[in-house]
Amino acid sequence: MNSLEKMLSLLDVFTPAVPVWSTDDLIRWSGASRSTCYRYVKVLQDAGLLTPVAQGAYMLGPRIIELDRNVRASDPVYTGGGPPMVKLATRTRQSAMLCILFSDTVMCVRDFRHRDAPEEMFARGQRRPLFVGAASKVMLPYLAAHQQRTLYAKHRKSIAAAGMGSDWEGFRKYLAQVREAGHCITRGEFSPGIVGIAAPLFNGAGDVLGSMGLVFHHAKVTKAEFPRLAQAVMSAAQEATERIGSGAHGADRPARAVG
Amino acid sequence: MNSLEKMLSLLDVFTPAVPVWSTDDLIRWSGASRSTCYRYVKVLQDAGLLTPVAQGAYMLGPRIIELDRNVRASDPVYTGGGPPMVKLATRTRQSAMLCILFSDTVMCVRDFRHRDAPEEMFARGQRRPLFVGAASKVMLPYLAAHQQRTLYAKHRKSIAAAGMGSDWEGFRKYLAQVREAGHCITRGEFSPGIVGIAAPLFNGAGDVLGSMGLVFHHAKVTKAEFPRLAQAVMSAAQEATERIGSGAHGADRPARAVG
DNA sequence: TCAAAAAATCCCACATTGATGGATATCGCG
DNA sequence: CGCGATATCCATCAATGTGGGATTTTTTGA
Repeated sequence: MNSLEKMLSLLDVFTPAVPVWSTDDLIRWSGASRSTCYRYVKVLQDAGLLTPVAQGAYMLGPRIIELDRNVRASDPVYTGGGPPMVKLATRTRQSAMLCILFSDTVMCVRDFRHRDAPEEMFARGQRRPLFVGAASKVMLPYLAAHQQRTLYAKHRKSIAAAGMGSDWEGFRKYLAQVREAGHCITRGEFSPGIVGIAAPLFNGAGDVLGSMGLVFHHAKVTKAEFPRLAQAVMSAAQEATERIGSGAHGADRPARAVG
Repeated sequence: MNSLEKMLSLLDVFTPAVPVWSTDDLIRWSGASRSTCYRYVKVLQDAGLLTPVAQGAYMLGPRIIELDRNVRASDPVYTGGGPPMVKLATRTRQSAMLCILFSDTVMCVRDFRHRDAPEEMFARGQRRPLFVGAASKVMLPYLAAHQQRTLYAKHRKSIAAAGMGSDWEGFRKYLAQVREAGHCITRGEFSPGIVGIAAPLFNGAGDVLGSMGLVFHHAKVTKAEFPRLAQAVMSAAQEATERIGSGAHGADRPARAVG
């Protein structure tokens, strides 16, 4: 761990459970000397990543809020997908979300909670594993060939455990089925009774950028309605794709180094 | 500028205007050698603050979204003030926002845009100067005495330019008036024609944590309605203060090192 | 407003590592 | 799949990060 990494690791201690840290606690936690830890804190504070609060303590700082604003403004999934997602949620009376891939996780970047949204539904800033849930699975078939290969090589166990293929051919077959359907439906993968229906979003060149999905408790929707909901999701996702393709929605670069 | 600062300064180049930077551009911008710049980028990527995207470029990364989520979850102004703010906006049919102080700026942490919200209205993540606008001014009278003194000493020119007192006594008198009113009304301070009405939010110990306000174009509301709106703002702010005081809304530490 | 306590900065020699310019390995894309 | 682009590796040494007190500044509460 070099000094750059040590400094940044200080950010990791600020969680919703323990959002305030005194200087002494930070020094203790960091394992560095007092002077060195003060130095790290000072740089983070000057950069706005930490902010001083009463009683000599620190919390995460305003620069994070600003950077997140920049992320939102630049993310075509967020800006291009937002209005169609809200429309979808309103029309179907279910909760909806937009997700993207980062490395080996899927992250929710925008959510719209309808009345009675499942408690377990994930929200902006939360990550989930890559091989669980419709929002993630529906993106995988559209990744570049080399990305799929890398994914498979790194995660064959998780893929098999998720029932997505016990070998490369099985995985490809699974992906082809999802691709053929144009959407993905999962039940009980994050929590018992929770259903996800998701469809992919693309940029103008046809690269997958993210996914849009609905989440609901299976007691709220009969299975006979799934096809209709899937159609609505695909339709809204197509609308989002068109908005993204118009070029007015930030930087439409697909993820690299996936897996 | 030490290496820690240089590394973090790379984050500053990622703006909504230029959200994607190639490695070569970053190297050029940083002024460091190729190896050094790659080293910085690698640490930032490993920490999740940058993410690789297609064509060898980088964008701001997922950790920012997560950290912002942590900020939201811990901020009593955001969580405690949110529902009363939405209620206020709905009831008055105007746009509303929540703000807090950071160092020498005021930042919006939550906003609710009603139909016909002014274009200029600021939003989560945006900063404004400390001595302009109701959202900021209404917090100043409640700062600790030493903070007011420091503020005055550092910013006497801005304070005078803002018409908030040409000397210390004048400034204190101005603050006392705002304090006595329990709210603040400003017109045209950010933009011509834009009115702000704001009231402060406090923690259980009576320290100021932030402010809640309405924003509208003066053509939309007659001056005769200002007192009624001010009353509604104060009432909603009081409700937020009570919610914050219940202790269920994050870390209610007031800002330190203000100014 | 004041004074004591707490927090933050300063100091500077030297131990440690950050920086660097090619060589080499790995990854991405068509 | 193969080649060009990107990222990592290497090892010396110049540069700076480190640390334990002393000192200064800020905060807190009466």
